Amino acid sequence: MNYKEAKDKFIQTWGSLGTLWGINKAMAQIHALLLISPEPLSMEDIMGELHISRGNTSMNLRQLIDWGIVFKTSVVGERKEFFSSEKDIQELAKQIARERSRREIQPTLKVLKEVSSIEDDGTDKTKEFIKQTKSLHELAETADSIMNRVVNQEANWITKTFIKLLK
Amino acid sequence: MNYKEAKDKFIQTWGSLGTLWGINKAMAQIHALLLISPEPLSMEDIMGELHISRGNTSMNLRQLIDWGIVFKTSVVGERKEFFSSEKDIQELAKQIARERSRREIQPTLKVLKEVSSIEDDGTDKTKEFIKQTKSLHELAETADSIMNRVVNQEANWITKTFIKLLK
DNA sequence: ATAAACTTTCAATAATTTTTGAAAGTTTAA
DNA sequence: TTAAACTTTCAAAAATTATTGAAAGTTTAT
Repeated sequence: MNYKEAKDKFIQTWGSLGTLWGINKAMAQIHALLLISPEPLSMEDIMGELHISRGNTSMNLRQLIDWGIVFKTSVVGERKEFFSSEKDIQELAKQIARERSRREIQPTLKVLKEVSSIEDDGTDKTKEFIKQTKSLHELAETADSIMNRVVNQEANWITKTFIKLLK
Repeated sequence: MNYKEAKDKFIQTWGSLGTLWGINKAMAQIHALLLISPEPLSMEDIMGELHISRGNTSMNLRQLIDWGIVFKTSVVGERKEFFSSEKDIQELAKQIARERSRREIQPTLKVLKEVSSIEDDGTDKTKEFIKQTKSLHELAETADSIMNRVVNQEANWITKTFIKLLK
């Protein structure tokens, strides 16, 4: 496999993987492209490489910037804007975890807490409801804690500890 | 908030959360419904509660069964089939982690390994490509290991250890 | 101030995904 | 074996989501 084949395969795979996780194809592909590019790319570059429209490129770049994993970069002597991705994969993972926690887990925890607090009227269905929603709340909280801890500080220490445990 | 409001809110929330993770709404809602139901439900029950068609119900139930988180259950004296969900939330999490690893992470690892093995021709772009895809491979492998370990055996021990660390 | 270079917005269109419902298939009881 | 009770399948329709491209907006150089 040569560079071009490998690159296309990687971009393609990253795109479908994104879809599977609720991220649209263009967004995932732009990200993939920036991730492996040693130089920042312009909008033209991205449009050309991925064969997508200007509007599509612009909107998805904005989302990637909102997620904090792509940055506008200026290149000396160039008027147009260039874009580059967070290159440190650990940092990338942190940022994604942070955002997913904030956008998805926190609101879910809120709802779970709320609905699991209804009054227990003694019926089976109410008991089951409270029990299950409380368990989910607990699970989500634990998962979130683990993720945040891994992500925020001792990433390396914890990773290494785990790898030792696992191997 | 009374039982019915809480139930509807929970089902609704679970449904949109599913969408956000690439799981369709009906599938997530059926699952939510079964999760909080103390009794197994028939197809009619599910159709009625969620206002969805027979075909939709049938197909999504099949998927949930494929994922190993919903089971066909027989009820004595009843001819039709009933369905119930895995009720143990820990077990549910395990099963979901197992399936996501098998269906998504493993194939991704395979591609990452493949593309990161191209020959280094010494150019910047090739070097960067190899470096980044290798890092992603490593990250995915670590994440998968952690998930599998947490999921397969010492779930409780690890959870408790972490919780101690975190609080 | 102007115009060239560039980016963003957004209504229209295309592509994809989900849902329906009726026909085909299966199982069970008698 | 038959027919009633039930489930699955799948082509068509509906709903949702992504994409385009051109007009509007912005920035920069002169």
